[in-house]
Amino acid sequence: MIREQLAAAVRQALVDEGVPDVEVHLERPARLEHGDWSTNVALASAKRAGRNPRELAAAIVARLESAGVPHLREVEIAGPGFINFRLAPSWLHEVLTDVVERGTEAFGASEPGSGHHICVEMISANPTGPLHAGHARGACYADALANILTRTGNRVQREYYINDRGTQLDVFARSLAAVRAGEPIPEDGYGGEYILEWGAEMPPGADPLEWGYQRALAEIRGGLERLGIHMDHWFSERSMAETGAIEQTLADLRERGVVYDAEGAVWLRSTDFGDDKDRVLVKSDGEYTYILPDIAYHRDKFGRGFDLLIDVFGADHHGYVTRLKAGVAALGHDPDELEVRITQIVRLEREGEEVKLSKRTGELIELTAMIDEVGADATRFTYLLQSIDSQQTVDLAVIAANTMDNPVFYVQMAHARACSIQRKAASEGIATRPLGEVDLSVLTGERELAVLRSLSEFDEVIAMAARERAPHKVTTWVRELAAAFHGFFHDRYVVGEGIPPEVTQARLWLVEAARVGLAVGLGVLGVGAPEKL
RNA sequence: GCCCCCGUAGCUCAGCUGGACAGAGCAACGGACUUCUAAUCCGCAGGUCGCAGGUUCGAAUCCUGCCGGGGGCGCCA
Repeated sequence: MIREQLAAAVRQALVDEGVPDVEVHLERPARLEHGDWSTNVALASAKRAGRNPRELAAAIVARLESAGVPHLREVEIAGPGFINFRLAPSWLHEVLTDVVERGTEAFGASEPGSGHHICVEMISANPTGPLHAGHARGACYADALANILTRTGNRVQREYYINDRGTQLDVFARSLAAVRAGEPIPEDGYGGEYILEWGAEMPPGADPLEWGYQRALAEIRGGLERLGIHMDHWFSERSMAETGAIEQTLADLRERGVVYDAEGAVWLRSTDFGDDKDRVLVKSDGEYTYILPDIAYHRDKFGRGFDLLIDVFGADHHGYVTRLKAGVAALGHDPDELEVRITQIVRLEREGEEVKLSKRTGELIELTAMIDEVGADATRFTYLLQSIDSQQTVDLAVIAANTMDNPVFYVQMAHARACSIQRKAASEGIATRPLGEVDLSVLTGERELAVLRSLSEFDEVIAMAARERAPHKVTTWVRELAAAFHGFFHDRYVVGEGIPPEVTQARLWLVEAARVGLAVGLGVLGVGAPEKL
């Protein structure tokens, strides 16, 4: 709010200076001594105004000083022509009130339904084995992204696409059947130890494909359950074969003239849509390739009314993006309605030693094993520490530890401490007076203001996290908030001897605001906010 | 050969649509506990932002090339 008020005042000042229609950006200076807010408009519009930046800035400042902007204490010109605003602490007291009034439900939230209707597809690993730690990165990312998009006003559905037919599943079934029959696993089969376990587990007479795929799916669901990730929809590829959706999609593509027959196969003219070669939709043996059902699936999603599809894939599927987008475009959709986010690979270590591929699966360590070792909260928080664009190295020993170098612990600790203060106040019989009756102006210490300043950033942070599909920005923020709160906790007692009652009251509300911020930050990331540790 | 991601402090990483002397955590060193969780806090130290050009009043940020690391280029998924 203060941001808009300042921007409006600057805009008006520019108009009065005869420089209309300028976009005014207000930024938070990197350094506190540059003020609470700053703008570079004078630099940015100097050329257009035909004036020198500092001179233009001076003119703006002169007008602002008489404009009566709330909370504004001082305006200065700095460097080549930045305008810096210094505000009275009262602007942060207003932030406190705002945070408390919005509470955990609404803090950082935009108007519900103001955005898109989005389908976030995540993981979609073949039901041929357990999820591993790499899948988990994508799952944690996608789930947090879905939370962020929901909070910023979108309607979001989480979906898992199950490849419950096709070559991979056949191979899987043959591997299970071989184990059951006491025969060696086929050359091209699945070789992990879980195949031996599952093969032995399979009841006699069971259809290895049906049984195996249900077994794998149960494993996958169980893993996600433990991470606290819930799908709104498990979409079965097979269901499309049953409803004829795949045939319809092919017919649709034929009608659009983007399909041709050659060499006994049916091809999609994907080169018309940016692909580097055309792709086979139906093989010469009459079977579909994976891409046709995938196009049909995306067609189905559009048919269900989503106006934006976000697919989260692992790095090993990046080569697939162009042809999938081509498929969507071939259906007549704007390719921008399908957005694919790629998560880069994860490398696991234990005390600096690389964790070798799991014997059980022949791939990365399993998700459930990781949760057993470090817990669900640490798994989720760790995966959300950094951008998905870069490879990640995770040391399991570090994130399993309840120590300072474990960031999830640090943030949860801040939340637990906030709760502990509230418990303390309650046990001392201190009644919290209504916020409106409490004098917040006693909150002037830098420790207190730092917490509020951090809280004041959240609306921008979550908006940017949503826009850039970057949940890690929320992680960075909540770590900073936690740091500010630990500092406050250490230096400013809320309850105790020698603390005036009015200060206790104001600080109790500060604690509540911080608690809301920490709970919302952690909640959006899918990480628990415990009241005690 | 072509495509994608990355290359910032000893280590792991932030750095917003380009902006003011490049930030955090860990590790190292030095401090701080009679009161709400010291599982914390404070201080000090540490960087040619891979390299070379370009655009700009201004580049870690945008563009080009090169070097290095990772991933991908099937009538597999």
